[in-house]
Amino acid sequence: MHCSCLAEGIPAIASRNLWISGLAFPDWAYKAESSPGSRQIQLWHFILELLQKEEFRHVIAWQQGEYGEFVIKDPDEVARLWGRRKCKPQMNYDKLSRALRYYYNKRILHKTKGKRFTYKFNCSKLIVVNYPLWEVRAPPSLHLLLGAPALFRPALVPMGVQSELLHSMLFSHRAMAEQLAGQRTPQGPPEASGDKKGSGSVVHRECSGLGRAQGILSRGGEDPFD
DNA sequence: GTCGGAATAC
DNA sequence: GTATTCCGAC
Repeated sequence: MHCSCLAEGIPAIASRNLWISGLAFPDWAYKAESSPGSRQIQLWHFILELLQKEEFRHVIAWQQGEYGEFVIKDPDEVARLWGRRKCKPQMNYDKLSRALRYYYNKRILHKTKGKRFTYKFNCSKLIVVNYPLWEVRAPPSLHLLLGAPALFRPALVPMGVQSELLHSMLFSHRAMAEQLAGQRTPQGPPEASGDKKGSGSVVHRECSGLGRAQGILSRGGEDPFD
């Protein structure tokens, strides 16, 4: 049986395809059958989730001026929230940080040395993790994608899934693009997508060369975005 | 505070 | 595989 902790903390986020502060976090990211390598929410998903919600800004927030970098302002609270989500009441920052350190080798995260409780997401790795099907068919650039998503319609991906994958991918980029854009809170659902081109250009500036990055990552080489 | 090994759980 | 738990080392 599932435990009931889920309802607390981050209500309903795993039950629907919600847009919070204009950023998507689709169902598939939480589902065993579609979330790669995991049966439930992964820590880095959870971190991103907190980062995109204003109500947790006093607990964890993007580091202004540093792309993809975030600061855990209240380690105990983040650990408590994570423990609640995973039904692990004994969770603490020491344990949580151990889990974060396992991301170093996976190149999902790395530590910002010299800054307490500060970590940095690896931009290109998130793309691969969030959008695994593109490993076989990488787009020329996110910029193009944002301008004309309909162009990318791999035959192997059903239409509905495709749109969700797109949203998911946009999520991780937009989350960080928001940071770049001065931590403004975007509004409106993605369908209204009036800001796609705007944030797309921001993303493109920081996160271009997607295909190249994926090629490098799939070979297990060095990451150009580190 | 941070790191990473080791054992363990799911 | 992805944590969780524990812990010694720095």
